[in-house]
Amino acid sequence: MLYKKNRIRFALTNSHFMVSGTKHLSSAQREQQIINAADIILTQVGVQVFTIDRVIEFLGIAKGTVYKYFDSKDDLLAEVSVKALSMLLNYFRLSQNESVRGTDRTRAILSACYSFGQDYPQYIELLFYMERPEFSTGATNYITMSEKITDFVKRHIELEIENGNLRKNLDPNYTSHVMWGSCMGVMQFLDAKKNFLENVGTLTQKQLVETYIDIMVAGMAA
Amino acid sequence: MLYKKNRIRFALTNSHFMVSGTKHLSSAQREQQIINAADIILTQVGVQVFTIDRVIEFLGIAKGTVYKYFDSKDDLLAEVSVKALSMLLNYFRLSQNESVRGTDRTRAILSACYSFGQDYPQYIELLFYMERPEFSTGATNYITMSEKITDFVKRHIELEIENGNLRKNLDPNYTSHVMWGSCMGVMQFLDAKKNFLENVGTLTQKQLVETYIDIMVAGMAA
Amino acid sequence: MLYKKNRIRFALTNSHFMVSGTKHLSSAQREQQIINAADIILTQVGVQVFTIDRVIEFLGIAKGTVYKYFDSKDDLLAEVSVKALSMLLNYFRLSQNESVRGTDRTRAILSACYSFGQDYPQYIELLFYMERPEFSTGATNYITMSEKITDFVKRHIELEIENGNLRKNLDPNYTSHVMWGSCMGVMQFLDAKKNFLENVGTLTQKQLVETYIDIMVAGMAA
Amino acid sequence: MLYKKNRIRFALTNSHFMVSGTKHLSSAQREQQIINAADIILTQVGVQVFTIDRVIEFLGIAKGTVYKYFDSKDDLLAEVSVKALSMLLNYFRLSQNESVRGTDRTRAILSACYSFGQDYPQYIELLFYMERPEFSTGATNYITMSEKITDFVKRHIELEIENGNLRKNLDPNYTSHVMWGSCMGVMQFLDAKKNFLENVGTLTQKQLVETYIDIMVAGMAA
DNA sequence: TATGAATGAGTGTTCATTCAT
DNA sequence: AATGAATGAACACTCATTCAT
Repeated sequence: MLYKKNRIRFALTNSHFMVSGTKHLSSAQREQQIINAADIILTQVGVQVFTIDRVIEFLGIAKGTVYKYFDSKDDLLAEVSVKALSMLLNYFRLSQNESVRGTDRTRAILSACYSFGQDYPQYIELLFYMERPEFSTGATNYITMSEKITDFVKRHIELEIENGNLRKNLDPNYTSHVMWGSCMGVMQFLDAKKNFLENVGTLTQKQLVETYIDIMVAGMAA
Repeated sequence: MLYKKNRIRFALTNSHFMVSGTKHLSSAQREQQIINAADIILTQVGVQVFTIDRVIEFLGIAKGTVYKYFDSKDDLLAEVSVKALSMLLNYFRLSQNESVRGTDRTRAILSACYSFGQDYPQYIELLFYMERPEFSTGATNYITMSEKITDFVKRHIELEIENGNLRKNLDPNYTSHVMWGSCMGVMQFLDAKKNFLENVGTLTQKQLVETYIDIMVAGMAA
Repeated sequence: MLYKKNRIRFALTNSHFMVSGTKHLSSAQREQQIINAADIILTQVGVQVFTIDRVIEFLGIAKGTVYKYFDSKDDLLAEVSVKALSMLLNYFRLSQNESVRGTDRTRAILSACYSFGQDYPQYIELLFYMERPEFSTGATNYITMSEKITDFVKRHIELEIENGNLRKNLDPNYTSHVMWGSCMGVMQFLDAKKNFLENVGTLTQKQLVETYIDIMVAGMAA
Repeated sequence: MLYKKNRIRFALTNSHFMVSGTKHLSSAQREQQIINAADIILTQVGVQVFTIDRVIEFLGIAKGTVYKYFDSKDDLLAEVSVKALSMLLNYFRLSQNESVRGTDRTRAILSACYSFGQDYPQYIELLFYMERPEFSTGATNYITMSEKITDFVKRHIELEIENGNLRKNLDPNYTSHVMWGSCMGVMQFLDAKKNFLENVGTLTQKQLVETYIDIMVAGMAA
C-alpha cells in the first residue's frame, strides 16, 4: 500500500451492501458486486466525479477485475443506468393503479418521474450524461431498457387517446419523446436550482413541478 | 503506441475579432478580450473540450493573466454565458413583433428558444454545463442576466394573462421556470438524439419541437 | 471519454484449423493446438498486438492451461517462430531447383527470402521481435531450427564455392550470417517504408530488392 | 511523495550530466535538459522499456513539464533520435578523410556505421523502433535529419560512380537505401546475437562485419 | 500588471502472470 | 490436467491552478 494518495473528498466504506467475502466470487456475483458498488459510488458523488478508481478503492479489488467484466467505464455506467431505468419504469408502472382515472393517469406518470428524480437525483444526472452524443456503449441492456421506457410511455399515450382522455391528434411517438425530454429538463432544473429554490421561501419545488404537470396534461388532454 | 488519441486540434487564429493591440490594455478591456476569446473557443469546440490553454493560445497571453481576471475556469465560462443569455434574450425580444397575436406570441417565445438552440448548440451545452449542481460561480453578472431572462418570460406571461390569451390561474413565477426547464430539456434531447432522429426517417427534429410547443401552448392557453 | 482508443477487435473463429474436440487432449496435442492457435492469431494481428488473451479466447481454453505448457508469452512465440523458420527453410529449398545454375542459385535464395517476407510479413516482424536482445527463451526448438536455417545457407555457400560460383575466400560461417542479417534488414526497411515507397512513384519495392540482391550476389560471386 | 512505487529495475541518479538547478529554467534549457535525460535513459535501458515516468523520475520534474515541451513520448524519442542521427552523420563525415581512396571510401562508410552501432547499440534499436510503420511523429527535425543522412550516402555513391570506383549501373537512390537497410540489419543481428557470438569463441563480431563490408563493397565496386 | 514554467493528482486502460479450486 | 478469477504495476496523457520573477 505504498500507493495510497491523500484523498480529500469522499471516504466511503464497504459495508453490508456488498457480497460478503471478496475473494473469488462467481462471475455473475462479481459482476453484480461491481455494478452495486458503482451504483453506490454514483449515488454518493455523482457522474461527473465517478471514477473507476473510486469503485475499486471501495471494493478493495484490482483494477483489472473491473475491466474483466466491463469493457469501459461507460459500459459500467450503462449497466448502472439499466438499474436506474428499470426503477424508473417501475415507478411508471406503480403510478398506473386501477383507481386512477382520466387524465390523472397521465398526470401520474409525470408525477412518478418527479418522485423518481427526488428519490434519486444522481440517476437523473446519469441519464443526462448518457444522453450526451459522445456517449457510446455496446451495452445492449441499456438500449433495450431505454426502449422499454419509451414504449411504455408511447403505449400509455395510445391507450389514453383511445380512451378519449388525450387529444386524438397527438402523435404518440413524438409525444412520448416530448414528455421524456421536457420532464427530464424540469428535473435537471430542479436539481440545479435546488438551493436557490430552497432559499427563496416563496417558491417550492413541489409547486414548480405541479405547474409543469398541469400545463403538460392540460396541453395533451382531449 | 496503441495509445494514440485522435488529437483533434483546432487552429484558431486571433484576427479582427479581438481588441487590436494586445499589450497594455485597461483592466476592463483585457477582461473583455479574454471573455471574447473564451466565447470564440467555446463556440468552436464546445464546453467539454474548452480549456484555459486554448484561450491563452488563441490570445497569445499568459495563463496568469487569465487567473488575474477570473478566479476559475468556471467563472470565465459564467461570463461567456452572460453573452449567450443576452443573445437568447434578444431572440426572445425579436420574436415578439407586433404582428403576432394571441397565443402565437407565446409560441413565438418557445420557437425562439429552439431557433437559438439550432443556431448556437454550443451555448445550449454551456447552459447545461452551468446548470449542474456542482457548478458554482461568484459571477454576479451571470445571476443578473439569468434573472433578466426569467423576468422577460415572466412579464410575457403576466401580459398574456392580462390579454386573456393565457390562463388566469398560471403563476407567472413558476410558469417561467417551467418554460425554461422543459424547453432546455427538449433542446438537450434533440442534441443527444440528433443522429438517431436523422436516421429514423419518419421522425424529424422540427416535428418533435412543434409537438412540444403545441402541447405547452395548449396547456397554457386560456 | 476523450480517452477512447480505436478498439480494433478481431473476431477469429476456431474452426477446422484446430485439432477437433478440445477436451482431454494428450499433452503433445494440447501443446500443438496452442501453438497453432498462436500462429493464427499472430498471422492475423501481428506481434505487437499479440496477446495470450487472444489465444485463449480463440481456443476457448483457460489461461492457466497455456502457462502449463509454456513458461511465458515469449516462449510460446518462440515456438511459433519455429514454424515460421521451417516455412522459410522450405522456401529456401524450393528455390534451389535443378534448372537454376551458377550464381542464380544464390540469387534464388535471397529472392526466396523476399518472397517469404511478402507472403508472411507478420513472420518477419516476429523474427525481428525475437532478435531483440531483451528476448530470451529456453525454447530449444527455436535454437535448433535457427541453426538448421543457418546450416542450409552455410552448405549452400560451401557448395557454390566448390562449384566455382562463389568466391573461395568467403567464410561460409560468417557469410551465412551476413546474408541473414542484411536480408532481414532490407526486409524490415521495406516494411517500414512501405507507404513511403508506394507513394513515391519512382521507387518500387521490387526494384529496391533487386538492387540489394544484385549487390550481394555480385559481391559474393567468384 | 506518497506516490513512490517499489521500483525494482533501474536506479538512475541525476548527476553531473544535468543542467544544475532544476527549477525554472528557460524554455530552451528545459527542453534540452529533457532531451538529455531521455537520451540517458534510453542509453541505459533501451527503447522498449523507455518510459516518460523514468524520465521524470530521473529529472525530478513533473509529468506535465515533459508534455509541455513534447506532444508525445514518440515526439520526445524522435528528438533523441535526431541527436543519434546527427552523430551517425558525423561518423560518416569523419570516415571520409582525404587519405582514403577508391572503394575504401565506401568501405569507410559502412565501417563508420558499424563503429556507431558498437558505440551506441541503443541508438540502433531506437532507429529501428522509429522505422516501424506505426511510428508517426510531427517532429520535422527527425524527418530532416533522416533525409540528410540519406542524401549524404546518395551523394557519396554518385561521387564514387563518377570517380569510377563504383559501378555505373547502380542507382544511387536505391543503393543508398540498400546500404542503410542491410547495414542496420547486420547491426541488429550483431546486437541480438551479442552473447551468442561472444560465447562461440571462433566467431567474432569484427570478422562478421568485415565479411559483410567485403561483400557489399565488392558488389558495388566498378 | 503580466508572465509562463512548473505542478501532480488524476484518468482510463492493458496484459502477463499467479494460484486456489 | 484444467480452470479462470484476480492481480496490480505500468503507462501515456490531461489540465486547472499556483507562484516566483
